[in-house]
Amino acid sequence: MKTLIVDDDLALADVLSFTMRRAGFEVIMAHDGQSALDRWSDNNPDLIILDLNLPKLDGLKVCQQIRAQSNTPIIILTVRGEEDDVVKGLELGADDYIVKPFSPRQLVARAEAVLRRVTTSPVSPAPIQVGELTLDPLRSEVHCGNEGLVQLTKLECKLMETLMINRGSVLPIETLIDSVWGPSAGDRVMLKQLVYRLRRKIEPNPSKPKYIQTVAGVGYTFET
Amino acid sequence: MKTLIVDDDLALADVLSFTMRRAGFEVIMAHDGQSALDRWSDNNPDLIILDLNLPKLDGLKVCQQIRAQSNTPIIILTVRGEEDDVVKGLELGADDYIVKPFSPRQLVARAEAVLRRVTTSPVSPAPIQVGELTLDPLRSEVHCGNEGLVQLTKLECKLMETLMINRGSVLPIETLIDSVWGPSAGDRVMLKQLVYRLRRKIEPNPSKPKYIQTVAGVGYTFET
DNA sequence: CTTCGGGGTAACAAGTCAGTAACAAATGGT
DNA sequence: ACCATTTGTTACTGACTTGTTACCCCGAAG
Repeated sequence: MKTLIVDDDLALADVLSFTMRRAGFEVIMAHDGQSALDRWSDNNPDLIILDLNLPKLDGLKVCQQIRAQSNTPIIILTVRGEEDDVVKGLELGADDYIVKPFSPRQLVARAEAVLRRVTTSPVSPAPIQVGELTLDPLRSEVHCGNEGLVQLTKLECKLMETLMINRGSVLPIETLIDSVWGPSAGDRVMLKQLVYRLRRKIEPNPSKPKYIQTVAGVGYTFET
Repeated sequence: MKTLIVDDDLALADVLSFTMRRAGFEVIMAHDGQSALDRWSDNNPDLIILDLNLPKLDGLKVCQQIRAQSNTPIIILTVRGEEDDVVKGLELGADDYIVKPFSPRQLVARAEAVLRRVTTSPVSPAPIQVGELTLDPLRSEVHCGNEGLVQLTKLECKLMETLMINRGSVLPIETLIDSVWGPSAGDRVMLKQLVYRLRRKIEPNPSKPKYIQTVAGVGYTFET
């Protein structure tokens, strides 16, 4: 169910909630900006409609606070002539705005357009964190906690991912080869190369291996 | 010229059309709901006034059909006590309703209000703002905050929109191709081209990419 | 002490891919 | 039907990634 919070100080609140209910939204009324904030955290809605002319709390502030805590889409209502506020609202992270007076179907259309946008945004694979190292598989980047990020190549990233996921346990050479190149491809020498190159990137000091440990004759392991 | 279709089964049809003509509308008479539909497609009017008590065809059905084919604004006429129908009409996408008997001045005012709504605010896509860039998908324009606006082509605009909506996350090549050309069309080379052309328009300085970041081997991301 | 094997290092070659550009085809407005 | 713009195609370049080969070092076994 698509949930929606509106502000009932708005003169058009009943028309609005009626329209949106008809369009399949669950509408939660809030009595002022602050309570919109409260209700937001209580109900975790899919969409928030904010009136910029909130009596008790500046609508822009509410917008900012909501955006600071989540990326719930926000539609701003405004009266004509407040173009400055609209710009500010969009800068603060609002997703759309509607100028009063608005037509019901326009409101519905916009609400659904906004929802379409946010729901179609792809889910990114979660970064893997071990110790002070964080691997972002999508960007092939390693963030080194205290400082600096390193760009990895695709293969380096794949190897790193495998090692980090199975941290602590020793991964045989063959296993690693398979996980990087797939079965029936790659060989020991290439893996050696890859480990070497990866180490140079994430272990500035070559003398004592900080993360990737060699287990002679068997394989490698990732230690925190 | 503002064009308007009314239904002449309406008892007040002549008063109505007289009033509206005086207010500067061109009035097209229709003999019943069906012919209102026909005339609508013939004349592509700016506004339609529908009587719910159409004799031959249910006014609500007409409303629904019209709305299914366009978003031409609709005003519903109703007699007092038909609140249910009004509700249904609004549900079906009507923009306003007027209770009979109505005063001519009120009718004109409402008609113009409705027109103002639909003409003064963009209907579907809202501007998207990220950082100092604002994309107007309707006009395919990018405003660059401090200075200047750039005209984009359709494809450039689509790409820009996708990137801005998903700002911060890495969009794989395939995803971008789908979002611009749809599935089973387009290829990497064309996307490369498109990115190249878009960059030349929004990033005057080619040396350091300001917005569109390349993630080698994966895709692109829009950074603020 | 020498030999042998495996890992680490390095240099180099081959391959891949993004950026760039020029040009051709398609589209759209007059 | 013509012109301008947009879109699709092909090709080249340079940077970076990946694969290949060789050599060094060190410890263990003969």
